[in-house]
Amino acid sequence: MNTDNTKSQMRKGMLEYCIMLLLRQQPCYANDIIQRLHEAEMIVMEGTLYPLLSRLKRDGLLGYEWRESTQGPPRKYYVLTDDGHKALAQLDASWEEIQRTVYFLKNEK
Amino acid sequence: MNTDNTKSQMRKGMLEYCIMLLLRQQPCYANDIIQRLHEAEMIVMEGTLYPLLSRLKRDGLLGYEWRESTQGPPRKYYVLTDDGHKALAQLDASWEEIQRTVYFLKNEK
DNA sequence: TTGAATACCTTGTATCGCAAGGTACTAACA
DNA sequence: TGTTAGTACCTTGCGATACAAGGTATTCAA
Repeated sequence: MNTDNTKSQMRKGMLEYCIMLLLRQQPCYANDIIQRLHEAEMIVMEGTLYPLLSRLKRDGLLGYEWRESTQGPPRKYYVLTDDGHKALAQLDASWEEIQRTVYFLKNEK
Repeated sequence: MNTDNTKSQMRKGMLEYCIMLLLRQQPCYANDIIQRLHEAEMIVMEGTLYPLLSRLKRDGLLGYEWRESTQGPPRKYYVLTDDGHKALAQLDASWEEIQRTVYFLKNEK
């Protein structure tokens, strides 16, 4: 029974959405994101996160700024761009739709 | 803005779950599944569905039986096995968890 | 100057959805 | 009997992406 596999599949597609939800609240750098998603019970690896952030940046949905750290090297804080906010609004709608779909499939006669 | 890509990514992981939800209601063959998921606004292609059904069958979550059709060749009706029901119960829990995660990320201060 | 901690990034592998194409069975009709 | 249309099942090749592992760079303290 490979439920774990399916479960991770279910979460996979949500990653991008969840990261953008996080960034809507406030700018974050990579370790922030990993930690705060972990608090929300969404596990994400470094090797997943960095390419994903780069992709969103390349697509114009994210920007970033360097900020000094009190200890250690400077950090890349990512922020949602205007296009990012628009895209996120559409993803909110997609999320609602998926919820409706599952609700429908669970309760249909 | 590649929202469509992300949107389809979000739906991807849900496919397996949605198909098992459908089969919990009643046995279906491939075209049934495609059509009924379409009614629930979840699009799935043949080339996606057949390998997925084979995988679930191989993992012991689904079984099937051949049924004659009034017109055309016989159909392979898939049904949930006992293990399938157990796995689906766990996926129900995963789904609840994902909903909580998104709710948390949307409303966190 | 060396080591530890932190932060960013890349490479290789496996999985999976999808488009396109292929095979097989049935029925209707010339 | 052949042929065509419709239905159903399945496979192949490709692209996208999560993840594990490994690599580079900066900072600070001993």
